[in-house]
Amino acid sequence: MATDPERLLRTDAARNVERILRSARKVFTESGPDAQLDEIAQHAGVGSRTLYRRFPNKAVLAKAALEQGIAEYIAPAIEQALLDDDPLRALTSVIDAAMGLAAQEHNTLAAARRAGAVISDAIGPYYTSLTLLARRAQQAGRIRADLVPEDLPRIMAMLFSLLWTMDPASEGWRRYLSLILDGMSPAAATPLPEPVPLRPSSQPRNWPI
Amino acid sequence: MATDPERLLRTDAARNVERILRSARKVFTESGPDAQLDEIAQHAGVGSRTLYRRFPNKAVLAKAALEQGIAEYIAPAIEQALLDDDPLRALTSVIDAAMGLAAQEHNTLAAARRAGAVISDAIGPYYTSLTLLARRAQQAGRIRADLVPEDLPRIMAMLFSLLWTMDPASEGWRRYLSLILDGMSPAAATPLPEPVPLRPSSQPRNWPI
DNA sequence: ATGCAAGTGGCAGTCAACCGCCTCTTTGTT
DNA sequence: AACAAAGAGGCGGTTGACTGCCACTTGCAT
Repeated sequence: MATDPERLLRTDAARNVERILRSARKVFTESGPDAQLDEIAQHAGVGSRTLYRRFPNKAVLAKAALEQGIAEYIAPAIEQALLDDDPLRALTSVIDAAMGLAAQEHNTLAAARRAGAVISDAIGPYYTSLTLLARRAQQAGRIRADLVPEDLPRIMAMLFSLLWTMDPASEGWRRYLSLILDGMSPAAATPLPEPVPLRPSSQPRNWPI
Repeated sequence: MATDPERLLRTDAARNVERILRSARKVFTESGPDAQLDEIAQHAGVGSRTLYRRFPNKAVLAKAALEQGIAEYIAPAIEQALLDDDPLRALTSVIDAAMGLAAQEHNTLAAARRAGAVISDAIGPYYTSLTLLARRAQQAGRIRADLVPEDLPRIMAMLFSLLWTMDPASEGWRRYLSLILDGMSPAAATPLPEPVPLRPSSQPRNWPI
């Protein structure tokens, strides 16, 4: 998950990684996004040196913790959505699930954001399924034809950013999801400007590289 | 700008504040969002202790630096827009100006973001004019009637967040502005969910208060 | 069961943000 | 010109993220 040679971890090490991520989510949620990494390590029952061995910095840790949450919440939501016979409802139900998780884990999200991580590409593993859902909605004529897959993580990024302008639990983001869905409707007339490429790997990104 | 009793600063102190902000913008732009505050102080020709006296932390500094840029770029754009006889073009021209500044100063923006500041309320002083422009467009039937003033900073926040998903200079955000404008069109049918209040003062916001 | 690679975690150290203290300089007023 | 208040900034200190070193433990292949 953080070691360079994508090698399998020993079972005890894998268990530690799991516990660290779960502790990170819990501690961020309870103590806020400025929670110290030592506290997380302690909560996980490992030495802080072990935490740092697996996760080189706070950005990677917070993002990985978020990915754990995503795996638990979004993956099942996608499973369900793929079975839905209303393709627009299928797509929005996944967005709903993602926003629900984001609101619930907003402190973890905030920690990742403050550490400089770009969240939108945490959807990574589900990009393909998400694209499929969008294409289905397109083919059914429920969303405009000129949308491309790269639009999805960006729309998610826009929705996420709303959480800092409101009480995250308020579901006030639904208003803007509605606005954006109106913009995504096939009835929307204005032809869209050309899409530009996503930032390749928008991870810890220190300077000048 | 940071002192509690909103008192006037001595002229030399005001000059220093000015220089610090200008240096912050320059140094962030040239050395990236992780630039050290000592470097900024040095560039401004003041001691680091002076910088910290005026700006209690990096978030406040970066946000104030951004506000300096806003004052220089957005204020004139609003002046012009208020004279425009096409109210939709007037509104979008201001958004254009804001995004142009944001793209140009994306490192300062990133510094503020990483330090935990919420950028959308940096529009503060221009909220009234922006609201006026929006209301004009509404009365001319160019944008839907159910939009409220609080929607504007949030739409700006959404657009800003796009910058981290692309090369900030690419103007790729125009695609999503277009999408959102389609959603803002009076032709858009879906009634919007109720708006929720903006976060009161979304500034340094340490935990648990 | 055993040997070794893989993993752990304590310790001490670096580096940057940020603060209190305290002396010296500058401004604006009379 | 003279003075009180405001401001500057050096120094040393604290805190939290993160690292190298290294002796100790543990999973697992044989």
